[in-house]
Amino acid sequence: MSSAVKKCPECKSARLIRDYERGEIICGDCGLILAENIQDQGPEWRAFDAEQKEKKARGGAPIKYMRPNKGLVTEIDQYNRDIRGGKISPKKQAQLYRMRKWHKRASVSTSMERNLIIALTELDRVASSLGLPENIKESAALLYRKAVKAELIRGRLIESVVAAVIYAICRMQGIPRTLDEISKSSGIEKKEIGRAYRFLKGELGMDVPLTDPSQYVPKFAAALKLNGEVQDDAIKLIRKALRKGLISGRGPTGVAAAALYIASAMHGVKKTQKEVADVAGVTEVTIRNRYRELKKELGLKVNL
DNA sequence: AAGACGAAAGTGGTTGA
DNA sequence: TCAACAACTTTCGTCTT
Repeated sequence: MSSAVKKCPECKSARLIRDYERGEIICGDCGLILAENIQDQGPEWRAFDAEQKEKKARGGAPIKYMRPNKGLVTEIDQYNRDIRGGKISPKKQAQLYRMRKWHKRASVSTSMERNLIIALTELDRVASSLGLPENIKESAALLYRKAVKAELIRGRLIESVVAAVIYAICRMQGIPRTLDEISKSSGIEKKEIGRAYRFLKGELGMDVPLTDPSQYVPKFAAALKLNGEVQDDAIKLIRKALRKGLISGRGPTGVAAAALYIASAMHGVKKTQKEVADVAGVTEVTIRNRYRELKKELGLKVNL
């Protein structure tokens, strides 16, 4: 179990920060994420960074071809024959009849239940592959049920709605995952997820706060192997910029990336724009733009 | 030779008439 | 439904270390 971690394997520090809100255990000195799903009963392996996680994650590639019902409906055929086509005894025939009857009854009675079975299975798969804690799954499941009751699924792929629900819940709980990440785990296109998400938000009158860039800082910092001090400074930079009101309309990942870039330079552990850009999923150009804005607005005396 | 910089053109999505 | 728009990307030439 992941909660058995006592020391950071990188810097041997015992100063571990348990962040239950994000479901992560972070090394207080070097910022490494030691465990990402401390409330999750699922995977028993530990992932030290995103790549390892990717390699170790079970479940394989997203099931691209999974469609409602495929593989989930079985029926007992109506011919009273055995497997070779031979006749079978009346006694067996009676048994088969009863089996057919109960099989029908036991399998899904309403379309809503059928929908839920598929959706919750998918939800569990995607949430696990994203390393999300149990409470997130629960909230997401609840939200999905709401959506089903409000008849918002019709005309949409169940998987798209599931992905959208996860995206929304993560944002509301302050553990943002990017659309890219969710897209990769679910096998649904980014714009599909976005569309379903916007629809749900409108129809259910959901109140989703905008993503605070600093929520991405620990994640990116861990991937870049930057320590806690750098993270703190990056977050301070973001707070300042936030107060100046010059974050609005900017992509949160780009802002977080630029702040980390500056903070790493201030601490003499400079990362290249490309390195930061890659883990944040933005381009160097975006980093440069945000960096220039931050530098100008905050009057920073950083060179290089 | 690698990294940083910025201009210019292109993309996908939002908004408002 | 269309056009304007903002944010971001791609590409590329130039400068710096």
